[in-house]
Amino acid sequence: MSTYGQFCPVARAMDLLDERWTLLVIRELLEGSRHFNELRRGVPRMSTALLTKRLRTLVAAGIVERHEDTSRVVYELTPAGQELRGIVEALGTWGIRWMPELGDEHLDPHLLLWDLHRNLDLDAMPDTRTVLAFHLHDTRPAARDWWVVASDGQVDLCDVDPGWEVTARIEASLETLTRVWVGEIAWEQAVRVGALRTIAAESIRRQVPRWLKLSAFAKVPRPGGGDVLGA
Amino acid sequence: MSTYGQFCPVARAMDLLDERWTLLVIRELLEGSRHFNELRRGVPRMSTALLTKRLRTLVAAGIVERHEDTSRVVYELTPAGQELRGIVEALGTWGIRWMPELGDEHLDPHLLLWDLHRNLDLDAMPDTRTVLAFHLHDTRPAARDWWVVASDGQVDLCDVDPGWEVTARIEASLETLTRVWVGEIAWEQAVRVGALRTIAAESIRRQVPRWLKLSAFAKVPRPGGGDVLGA
DNA sequence: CAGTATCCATTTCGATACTG
DNA sequence: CAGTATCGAAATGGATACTG
Repeated sequence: MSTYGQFCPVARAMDLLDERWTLLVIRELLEGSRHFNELRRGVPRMSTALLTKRLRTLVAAGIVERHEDTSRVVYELTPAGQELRGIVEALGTWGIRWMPELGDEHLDPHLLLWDLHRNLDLDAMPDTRTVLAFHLHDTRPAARDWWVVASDGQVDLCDVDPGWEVTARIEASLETLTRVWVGEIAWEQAVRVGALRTIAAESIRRQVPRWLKLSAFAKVPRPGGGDVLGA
Repeated sequence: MSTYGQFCPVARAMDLLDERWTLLVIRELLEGSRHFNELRRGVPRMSTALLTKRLRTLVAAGIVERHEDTSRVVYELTPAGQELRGIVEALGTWGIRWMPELGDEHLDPHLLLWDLHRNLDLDAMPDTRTVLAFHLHDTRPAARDWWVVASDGQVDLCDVDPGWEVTARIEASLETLTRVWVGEIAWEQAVRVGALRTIAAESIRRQVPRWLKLSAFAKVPRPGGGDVLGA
């Protein structure tokens, strides 16, 4: 890690934090990932070597602690690391307000489902096993169908059919589902224009949007002033 | 500017902001610098070519506006850029709390005086011309003596004696004055241990610490809990 | 004042394959 | 599961000199 050679605390912080990928790894840790291969799923474009390197740097800086729990390695944020939450949230809030709309280069089915599956509102869902099947019609075959299985307070993500009865099937393009996820368009609006479809028993169908919590940044007010979600 | 290929708003923001130097340029703009060579003084280790490049990127991203005001080029933050203030402040607050103490590699006399001179409390100072002479005894000759001249609501920084009568002379090591500036030690404490000296008429001498406003981050509470400034 | 232009050493990182 | 090892392409950016 190089240094800016400035005493300014902003520069001191950036000495550590502005390296590529660093704050995304921290974001994943804040989201609750604790194991190496769990972190990888949140930053799939990062090579394992680079992830290792960043984790080491963060451990050395006192942001992360590494434990060799019996049989599994665990990474955890220290108090210093926890205190980055406000910065990560502020960055996301700024990003959603001021960065241009999503382009194809930002779309990633695996990442989307990974995010979706860890943000289900279990309290709003039935206590019995619930299976949501997602079909992204415009995506390459291997990334087209996904199953999110909630049971016993646990949520699993599968890219092959786990075989359980499907509670609801959600069909959309990758772009549409991503835009809904980040709050660029409202679920109801996507349904209205035919870009998103839920196939399920009528009573279930109306519940589904409440089961998906959307991105933490989806409801950040946009600079235009108009509330997209209400439109 | 490369992209992380993620729809996550944190990643979107970092696509733009985690490039080296970018947030320091923004910090300078937030501090009020508006001209190219003014910006350079805040990021002296950055080459002109790189500063140009970053400014261009920021203009293209809608963070900065460039005007060719008659005879001078002016850079200004757009509303999107202004909204980064909270992030920069949070980074500085985090940095002062959690980064290790200052090392020699972070000390820079020019940068220190540049910061000092733009953070004088003019309201607390006499209305007449006031000249503060700084002597950093451990610094290379060319960076040892500085004069900060306040008159008519303007403050100028000189590295050669401007000739005016000196109101107060402040002597310290570069390290001491920097530590005082960022709040690692209190002015009074530095005086008590003989690391800092003010030479002026007695009535003036007690005023001087109130004329210098210190870094905006100097009074951030440190994680230890002990308030260094009160110690 | 506000940049351009050029060169090249260094760094970075992605891809790929392998390991206890 | 949690990494290591290696390699080479590409990008980065520092130094230096120059310009309208």
